[in-house]
Amino acid sequence: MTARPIDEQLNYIKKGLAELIREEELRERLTKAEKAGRPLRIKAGFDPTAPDLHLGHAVLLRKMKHFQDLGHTLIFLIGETTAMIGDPSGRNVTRPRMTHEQIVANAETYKTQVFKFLDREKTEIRFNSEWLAPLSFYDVVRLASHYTVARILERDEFAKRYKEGTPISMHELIYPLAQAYDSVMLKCDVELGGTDQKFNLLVGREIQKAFGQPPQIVATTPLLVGLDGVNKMSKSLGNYIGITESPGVMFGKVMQISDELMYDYYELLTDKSTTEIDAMRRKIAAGQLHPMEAKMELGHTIVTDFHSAADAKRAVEEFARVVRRGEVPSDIKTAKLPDGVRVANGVRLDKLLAKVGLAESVSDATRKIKAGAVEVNGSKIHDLVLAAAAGELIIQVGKNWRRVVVTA
RNA sequence: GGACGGGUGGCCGAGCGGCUAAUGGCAGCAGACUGUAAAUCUGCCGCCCCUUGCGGGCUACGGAGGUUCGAAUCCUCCCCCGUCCA
Repeated sequence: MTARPIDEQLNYIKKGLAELIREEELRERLTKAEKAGRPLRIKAGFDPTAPDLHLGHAVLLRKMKHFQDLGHTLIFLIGETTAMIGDPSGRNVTRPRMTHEQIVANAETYKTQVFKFLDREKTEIRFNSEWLAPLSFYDVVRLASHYTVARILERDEFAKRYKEGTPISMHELIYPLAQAYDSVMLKCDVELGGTDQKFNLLVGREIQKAFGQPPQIVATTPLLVGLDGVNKMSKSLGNYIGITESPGVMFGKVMQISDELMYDYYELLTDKSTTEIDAMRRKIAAGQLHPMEAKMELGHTIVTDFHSAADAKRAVEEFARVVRRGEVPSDIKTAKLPDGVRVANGVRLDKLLAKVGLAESVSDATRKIKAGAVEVNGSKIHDLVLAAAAGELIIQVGKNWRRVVVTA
């Protein structure tokens, strides 16, 4: 364990956290841990139903890494059983049950993504089915007896839904208890999560006390706002940057965020200090730095983190080529001319777009063509039939490009 | 168990016998403007067919039947959700 002074450790942990409950307890526990030479146990739970991580998760992962840097033990908890209980927010259809095999497979996917950040050796990977699955009904009832309805209903989500008359199923009420029980079984010193997890994390404290354990320290990370600049980043909202996305896509998406949002990203996703970020903000306000330049640097940093410096450099160059100079992208996808699009005097462009993935359907393709959104070999096309000799067609629809090879 | 209210397109939410593929908002897509930013403005926004015309067909308003020339709109039964009472 690094012998950094407690205050320094605390500051390192606090940086970029939304909330720390309670700081004094953490100080105390860090001190004790150091004396005993025992690393703290830090838990963060992940839902195995959606194995694609995005930058929103990265905020949490970075914080996990900070704890790891200080020599503590991370527990990467796969919420297998809790995922099966599900959190059917809204009135969505019950999600299909996942098999254990699927979940294990998703966990594998996680590992390849997560250990780009974290030290595999210092990370425990656990499934909560390990202790939740064998619980008897009696055990569950006993667990439930440790918490009251009034306290459960304190949770904003529940309170709101209850007031509005939106359905709340019994099992949703139990969900926080299950998560809390994980902390008991893992003897967690700290649990990390997004601010939306605050309630669940706090329940963990109460339940640990009920089981005679010292309550875990709760550390929450801010939610990263997604590309739309309004909602938290999430896959289902489609406003995300996936950590496995290609350098080009990743860079492009970073360039799309609003200038205002860029500062949040700097704060939560890079090692730039708050003072440096403030300085940058002032320079931009004073007109000494173009916001686009600052955003390109951000994109460069992020792509470097998830890919490599070389990839980042290429992404920046590609951006300059395609965007600034309006040239054809270099990584454009190539397709053969699909069947069924030839007509007597050429090619049915609407069908071609649909088959080649530039439009969702033939109807959609027709609309796009009529709307003037389609360019072939540099000129706008408004007709459904394209006179095409043998050769290449470079087709552009919005930001999507395709090269189609026409054989005679 | 009883009384009442409700289930509409990805979401929210109008419509309450034909003019409704279904007002409006959000999201989405494309165009203009730009820094491929945001904001703003414009158009599009179920699927398929005919090389396209203000063309044709199919599917859609919880489910199944029924009444009608014609239903998201009326009737019956069923399913689901909420509120109040017990």
